Order: sequence, then structure tokens, then C-alpha cells
Amino acid sequence: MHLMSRWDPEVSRSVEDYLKAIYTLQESGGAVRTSTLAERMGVAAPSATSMVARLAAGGFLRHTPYRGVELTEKGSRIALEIIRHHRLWEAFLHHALDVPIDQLNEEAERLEHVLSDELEAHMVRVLGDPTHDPHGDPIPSADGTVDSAVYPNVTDLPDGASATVRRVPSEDPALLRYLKTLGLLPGASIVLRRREPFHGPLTLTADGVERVIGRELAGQILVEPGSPPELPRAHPAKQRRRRG
Amino acid sequence: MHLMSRWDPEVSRSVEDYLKAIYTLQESGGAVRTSTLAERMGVAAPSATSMVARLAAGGFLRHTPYRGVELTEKGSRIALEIIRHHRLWEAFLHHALDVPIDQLNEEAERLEHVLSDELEAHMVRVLGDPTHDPHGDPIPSADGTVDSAVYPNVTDLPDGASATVRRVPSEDPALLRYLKTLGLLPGASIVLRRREPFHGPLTLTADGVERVIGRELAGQILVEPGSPPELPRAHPAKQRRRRG
DNA sequence: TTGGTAATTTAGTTGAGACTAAACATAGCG
DNA sequence: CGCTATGTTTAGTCTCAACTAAATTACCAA
Repeated sequence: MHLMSRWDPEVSRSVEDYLKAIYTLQESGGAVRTSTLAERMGVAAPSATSMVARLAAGGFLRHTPYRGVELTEKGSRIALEIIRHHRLWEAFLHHALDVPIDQLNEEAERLEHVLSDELEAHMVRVLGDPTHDPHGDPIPSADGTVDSAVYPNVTDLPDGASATVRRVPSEDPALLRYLKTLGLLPGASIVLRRREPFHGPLTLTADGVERVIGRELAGQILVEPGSPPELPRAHPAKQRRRRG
Repeated sequence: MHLMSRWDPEVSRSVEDYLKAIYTLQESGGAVRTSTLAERMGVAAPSATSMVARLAAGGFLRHTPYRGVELTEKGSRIALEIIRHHRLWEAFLHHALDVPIDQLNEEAERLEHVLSDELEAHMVRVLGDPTHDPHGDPIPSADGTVDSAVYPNVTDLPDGASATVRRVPSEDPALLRYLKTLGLLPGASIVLRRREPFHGPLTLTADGVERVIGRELAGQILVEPGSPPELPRAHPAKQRRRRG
């Protein structure tokens, strides 16, 4: 359900892919150059330039030649819609088909271009208006707002810190599979131990099991610091917990 | 899972659509002329001719100029794969999202081009290797065999006949919505009464309620004749024979 | 200020897949 | 047997989205 129901056939799959790429590049850095865009899209530089020209003509972005590119409101809206579709599909496939987390991205990459407003409404109904996908990435709302919470990664934690895994934004299937075997997916509670000096590997406890992981991997795990609401070990009734 | 894993990017969405259209036209009539194909695809005749030339070059069909077109084994295999995808998506969306039957076709029309072997396997697992979609249309098996059972429609039944609805192959949403309100979807048990002469409307009982329907609508309802296995109502009311 | 290098854009080509207009077969009828 | 209507194919053009090669701009260093 979108204010401007955008079922223009004017917006091809290709255009959607470019806008999404530009949006994510814009999020994670300054000016978006055509070379960066070309690399991300796996095309030659002139192909990116000519698509940029088309997108500018369509009012999706502003282009300062030789400088870079910036999405307009219209362009951002479509990019966010595609990202919403992507993450809704991931959440739905995980929920309904138990598709393992390492396969979700590849499937959603194709499905994101094919989600009608009607089907989206059915998903939202069944999933209960989810706010995050299985990687912990925020799902933009239908009106185009995104939760912009920024989490530190495990390497930012001090020795002895407790934290809860919130996001594993990697798209590398092997990495995600490994994190799954380690029980380090969103929601997991961990305690960090810094045993090795000189930026060595980190030790962390999850599910009561100790794991030693490299810093590169640790950098892919975004956490919310703080002791999780401790479950009472032995007896009294479960206290209710509430995140604000 | 396909013997020949066909993830050629050689086969575009457009090619898939043409092959599927040719397959269904071939099923329901003799020679497939380019004009018929053009009409079905909503394109001008020369567009169909040039696509036919491409498909022939790719070995998907044989073309006898001015005569018609016939799918090769290769072409049929892809058409059946797309039809399998279409019907699996319909079954899945109905199962997992409760998408109403009148919306299924439109959604599956887009999704059928986007179903990986992996996702297909997940669906088959969750749905229990379904043989029919919610319209009662047979789902081709992964190796390309199709249940070719042919059912008569309601207008073929004699007065007083009992039957079970097996297929409602229409793609008209309004018609399907109406059939749903009448309780005349696949699986429903009906009893036919011919009250009106001269090929007038038909009266049938489903769920213990009498409905009067026109012959045009009745022609869209394919049934398996015979009394359904009657559950013992109250007592030795009417003992019915079971179907094999 | 000027050159050189790297990034970017322009120019020109290609293949899909659509279109219209025109040429060409086929079949039915006199 | 030939004419004509209808259906089909050919010819030529258009847009999208890619490519390579060549020209242009930006930036940095001397």
C-alpha cells in the first residue's frame, strides 16, 4: 500500500536495481560516482553513465557530471520500496518455508521486483507487520521511513561486556552458515572476553558455549551492548521484560 | 530439481511466456498459427513471427512457414517447468498466505519466472509434493509428466447425478469469486437437478443449499461424476457405495 | 602553470523485442 | 483456372540496456 501506487511499467527491473544500488551506496559513504555504481552493478562504466542519464531524465536523481549522483525524493521512494520488498520476502520465506538464512538474500534479490501491493498486504497480515528481517536489517515502512538505529560491532565491545546480537548484515552465504552453527544470529545473547592482546581473536560465550572468532568475522556482527534481561535460573515466576 | 538444470540466462522471461502460451494453445486445439499466438500474447503478428524465428533457432520449436508451429521436446520441457512453477506458487500462496483463489493467477503469472530449484524444493517439502493447485489444475511433476485426466463439466451430467467438483480452470477473478460464494470450488460435493427444459439454467445442491446457475457458468465447473463417500449421518439412512 | 594519470562522458555498435507498412502465400470462390 | 480476401512473413524503424574505443575533464604533482 503506497500513497502513490507505483505500478508504472515505466520502472523496469533494471531501473529498480540501479536505484537500490545507488541508495545503499549513498547510505554507506559520500558521493556516489559512476565508477562505483558500475562496479556494484557489474557493468562497464559507460553503461552506468547512460543509465544515470535515463534516471536523471526520469526525475529519479540529480547528476553533476564528473562529480556524482544523488537520488531525488522520487528515486529514494522507489529504492526504499524495493528494499522493503526484499526484506519482507526474506522474512516471509524464512517464516513460511524455513529457508535457511544463507539462501534468503539470493532468492529475495529476484523476488523483490515482483511483489504486488495485494501480496504485500497478505504478507504483512501473516507476519504481523514485521520491523526487521532475519538478518536484523530494518524493514522500511510502507510510507518510506526506516529505523536508522546504528549498532556497534563485536570488536567495539570492551572486555567482559554483555550484548545481544542485533544484525548480521553480511550477504556471504558461507559466513552466515558459520554464524548459524555458532548460534550468533540476531537475538543471541553473548559475553565477550578479550584474552588475546595485539588485536588478536576474540572469545565470546553464547548459549553457554565459548567460541573463539577472528576479528574479521566479529566485525560482521552488530550488537546492542548491555546485559540482557537475565532469566532467573532457578525458580521464581518469569518476570516480563519489555524493550523500549 | 530437474534432470537438465536449466538456468540458462539464454531463456528470458519473454521466451518463457511464449513457450507457455504455445504449450497451452497446443493442448487445446490443432495447429498453432502465429496470429493465434500474437493474439494470446497481446502483440502484433510480426512480433510473434520474429519471436517464433528466434525460438526455432534456439531449438525450442519447429516452424512450418505459413502453416504453424510445434514445440520440440526442449520447448515442451521448459513450458512444463513454467507451468509447474505457476501452479506451485498458486498452491503455496494459498496455503501460506491464504491468498484468495481469484488473485492467485495474477500473482503466479509474475512469480512463475522466479522460482529457483532450491525454493521449489522448500515448497514441495512444506506442501507435501502437491499434485493439484487450488483450481484443481494438475501440477506437472519435476520430470515433466502431467496428469492428463479429463473431467466432464456440469452441463454434461444427467438429471439427479451426484458429483464432486474437481477443476475450475477459469482465470476470471469475478467468476472465481462467485464460485467461492457458492461453495463450488474443487472438493465440493454436488447433486444436479434439471428443472428447466430447453437448455435452461441448472439447479444444484452443494452444502445442502440449492443454487441455480446458468449454463455458461456450469460449463466452467469440471466434475468427477459419482456419489462421494457419504459420511454416516444419523442412522442407516442411505448407505452409499464407496469410490475406488 | 603545466603535465600526466585516472576517472568520466561521448560516440557508435549490438541484440532483444516490440512496432508499421509492404510484400507475399494460401485457400475459397466464381 | 484465376481473383481476391485473409493470414503470414519480410523490411525497416524504435527503445532499452549493454558493450568498446575515443574524447574529455578533474586532480595531483612538479
